[in-house]
Amino acid sequence: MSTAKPFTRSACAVANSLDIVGDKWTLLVVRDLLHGKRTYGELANSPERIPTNILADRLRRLEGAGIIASTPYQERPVRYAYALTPKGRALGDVLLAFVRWGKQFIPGTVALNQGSAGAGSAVPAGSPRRARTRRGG
Amino acid sequence: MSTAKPFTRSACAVANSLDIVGDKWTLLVVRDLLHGKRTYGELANSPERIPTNILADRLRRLEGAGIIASTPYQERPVRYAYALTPKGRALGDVLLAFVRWGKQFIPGTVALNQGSAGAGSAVPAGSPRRARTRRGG
DNA sequence: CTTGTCACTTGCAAAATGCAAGTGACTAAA
DNA sequence: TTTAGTCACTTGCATTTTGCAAGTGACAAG
Repeated sequence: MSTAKPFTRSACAVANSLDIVGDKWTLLVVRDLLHGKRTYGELANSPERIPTNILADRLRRLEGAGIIASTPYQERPVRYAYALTPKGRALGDVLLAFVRWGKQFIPGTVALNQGSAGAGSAVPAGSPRRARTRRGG
Repeated sequence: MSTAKPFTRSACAVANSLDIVGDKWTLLVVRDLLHGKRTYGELANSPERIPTNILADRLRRLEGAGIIASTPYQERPVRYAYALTPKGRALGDVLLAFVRWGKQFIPGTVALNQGSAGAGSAVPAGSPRRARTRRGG
């Protein structure tokens, strides 16, 4: 006879999905990740100009929700690259539905497809590459 | 050479869609409308218990965005029934994508389908029916 | 006249947003 | 060594949005 509610608002799949991605920014970072962006800087430079504190917050929440995973792409200083998990990639269907709806009912809107970083570089343009230049080592 | 931006954040269909329905409540009222709810009271009684001030605000915005339309279902006092426009009904695809995603990745969630009002009544249960009982003529 | 219903509105405290500037760890150039 | 620059965040703080609770207006019914 459990009396504890397992859900915040209801058991509705829509309501619970919105508790995770229901705001103006979260799905935009998922969109960018889906389009190949990987670093904090790339995500911050999207045309919508997400405030950096919000971006940091969303990345934390998305990781907590198992939608993205971060792995270090360099050490000293350690920097993380963000990538979608299967759960995150599955949000592609939701994004697609939004794209279709938006294109059909909001005049002038378009689908911003394709990659993000200029070239196919694995790291921010011409940035600290760290060959084996170390100090204390 | 127009310099005025036509969009708040970008021309992205997703971003612009989120500017309209990107929050925790809006799509839930669309869901309810899609499921047959029509009056303020019915919408307010959904399991998520949307605060009434938020509900009033969302109905205003949705109407302003052309997603719903309100028509009086009774006079004295005038009361409005809300219904989805084609633009609003098209959001069904987005809702469906959310249902699928939620059911697949958020354990325990379900799709709350079907109607809302107890019976198929056109007006709130046993409420002021106004036959031709008028005062001022 | 009192009670009840429905659809909102109002007040206000708490939480979320957004902007700008600051910080930490380094690399690279002067 | 000092100075400048990059990347990834964090911090402060003012503004906006939420959310809860209670109040209001227009009635019908007893």
